[in-house]
Amino acid sequence: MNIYDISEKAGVSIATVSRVLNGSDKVSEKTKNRILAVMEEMNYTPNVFARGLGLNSMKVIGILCPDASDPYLANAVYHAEQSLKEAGYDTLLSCCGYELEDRQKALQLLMSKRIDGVVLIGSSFVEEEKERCAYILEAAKEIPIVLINGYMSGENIYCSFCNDFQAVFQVTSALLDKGKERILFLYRALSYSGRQKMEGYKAALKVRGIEPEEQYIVRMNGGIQDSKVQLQELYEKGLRFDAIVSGEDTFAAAGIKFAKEAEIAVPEELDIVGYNNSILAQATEPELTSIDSRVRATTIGGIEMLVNVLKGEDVEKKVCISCKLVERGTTYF
Amino acid sequence: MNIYDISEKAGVSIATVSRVLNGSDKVSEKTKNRILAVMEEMNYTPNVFARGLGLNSMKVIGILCPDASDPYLANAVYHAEQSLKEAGYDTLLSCCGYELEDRQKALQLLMSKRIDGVVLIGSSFVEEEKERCAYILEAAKEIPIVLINGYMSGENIYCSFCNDFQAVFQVTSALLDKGKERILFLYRALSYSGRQKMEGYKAALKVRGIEPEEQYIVRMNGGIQDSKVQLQELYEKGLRFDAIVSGEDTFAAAGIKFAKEAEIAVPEELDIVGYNNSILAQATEPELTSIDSRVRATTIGGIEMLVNVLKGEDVEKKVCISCKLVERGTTYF
DNA sequence: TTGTACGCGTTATCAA
DNA sequence: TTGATAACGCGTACAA
Repeated sequence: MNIYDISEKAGVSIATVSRVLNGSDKVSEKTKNRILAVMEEMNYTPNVFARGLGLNSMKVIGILCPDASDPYLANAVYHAEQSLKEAGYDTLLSCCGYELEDRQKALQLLMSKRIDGVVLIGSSFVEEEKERCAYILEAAKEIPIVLINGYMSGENIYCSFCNDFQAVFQVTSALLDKGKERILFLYRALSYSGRQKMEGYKAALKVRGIEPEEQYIVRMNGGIQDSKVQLQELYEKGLRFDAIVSGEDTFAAAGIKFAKEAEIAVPEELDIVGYNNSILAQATEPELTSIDSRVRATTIGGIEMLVNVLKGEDVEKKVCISCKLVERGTTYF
Repeated sequence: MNIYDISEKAGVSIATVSRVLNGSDKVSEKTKNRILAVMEEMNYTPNVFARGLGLNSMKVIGILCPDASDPYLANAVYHAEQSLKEAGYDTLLSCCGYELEDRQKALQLLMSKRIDGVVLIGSSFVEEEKERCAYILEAAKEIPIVLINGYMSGENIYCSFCNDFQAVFQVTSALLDKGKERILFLYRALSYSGRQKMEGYKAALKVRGIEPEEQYIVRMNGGIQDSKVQLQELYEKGLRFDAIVSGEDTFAAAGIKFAKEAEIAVPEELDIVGYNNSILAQATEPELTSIDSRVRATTIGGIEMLVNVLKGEDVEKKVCISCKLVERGTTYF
């Protein structure tokens, strides 16, 4: 079934069929209806490849995501797909892992599919060393790129992120103001978001004339169990702390478990703040106070920019969303 | 940059370039290298649309998933994408929600993209009423369809699932054998998987001459908080139980919270078993015993079938994986 | 081993 | 308002 078959059955030329297909108004109501009827009857669907070839676009956006099974990233992927669909774009998903080389390859592969734009999900794409981001700038020469939860300046690059600096600054400040003196900061990686959070933590201390100490800034890895062990080891080595600000709910959940085993009362002796307000925050005991990083708003904002760019509209190059502290049982402000 | 430009620069015909592109061995090493060099230099990538048009395939598989932000489904999406990529297929993702009409539309839209196959993620696609699955059978007339975590017989339909019946049967049996008499079964929906689990529960009772009572089989909805309230209401109405077998970790986590507030000791007075062995199972206190439904294995098995079908190989139409009970702190067998 | 020429199914331009 | 026809870029049968 192709446009020729339809045109023949309807007794018109393919040009007219094409016009009906693309909603041109230069077709008489009568022929239009006839053609529509034939299409219906023949169960005809235009060939997207041929259309793609002619228009050099299939209205597809590539989503690059290190790990679509990570709850935070999965959320972003979900909302991105929904927003794109609403705007008439299909979503080509590629999970690329956290290794630079794999990402580069994945992006290149995606580009070779002649997609209309790229969504980079997660702040891990924005590394400290500029050279390690060069491939993104390169790709942006071809098609617009939007970063979800990261910032990076560059031609044809659009960024949507939440104000992690401010969120951590505020919560750390609040802890200091209520008298906490040894606040542990836990993070996984120095992604864009990770750096912002850390800077927020340090700034809150500095503003109060306190010099941040390295021993209170701890890089974590692994899940809840591993992190709990890591905290226990620090504790056994003599490190003492009266609050935990964590860049991820995972570590905060580990903090709760650590505290229970060490018989430290939460939140009386130890305040704990997580990040992302994930499902974990509701599962722990006590339930976890967490900073909601507002993935949905961030993602939708990013996609909106991208779609508008593709429409040829002028758009702001950044969207910055404010986080929201969700207080539960692990803090008492 | 197209194949003509390359052929011209290399001083050969497009046919030869095409041969190099497609790895034909009927090209002399010398010209092959020359062409490869030109391609490299010109940064040439073959046009996938043109190729798709000619071959009537772009090597793309559509993934239909009700909700890519659900942790269980996100995991399946992730592994599906990885396996497909490995087999040389791209992944078109469509999140379709849980409404029949939306799913039908989404599948139809996906089909219109001339994809090579479809992956249906999640057992909710397999409903009890056959007519509500007719659109899937219809689509399978065009291209192969694989179901992840669901079973449904039909031409050109392949299924990969885990043995939920057996898993629930076994764990329920174990609870009965250690003397539990009022086991609550919690479920969200009567998807294929949901039905299998429920049947497993009932069968374990029946085998022991116990007639399952409706009041112990409870349909839940919502997250941890809502579910906790739901359990509290049942309790206040006088329902008593000494074990909970849950079709989802969410409800099991709610069970733990309920028990704590009602001052029921877990696992001494109340055993709780969750399902999926999700991150929740590690976050609760005590940690949750949970049935691992082995998403990864299930998904990989399903994709493998699909890929083999597309290769034209004969394949088994089902893959059945055994679940694994992961014992933690909410049970004591 | 290499080249020629056609088909794939659209969209778009121009002429009628 | 309609039709004829040229792109679009590739794969491939067939010829050389």
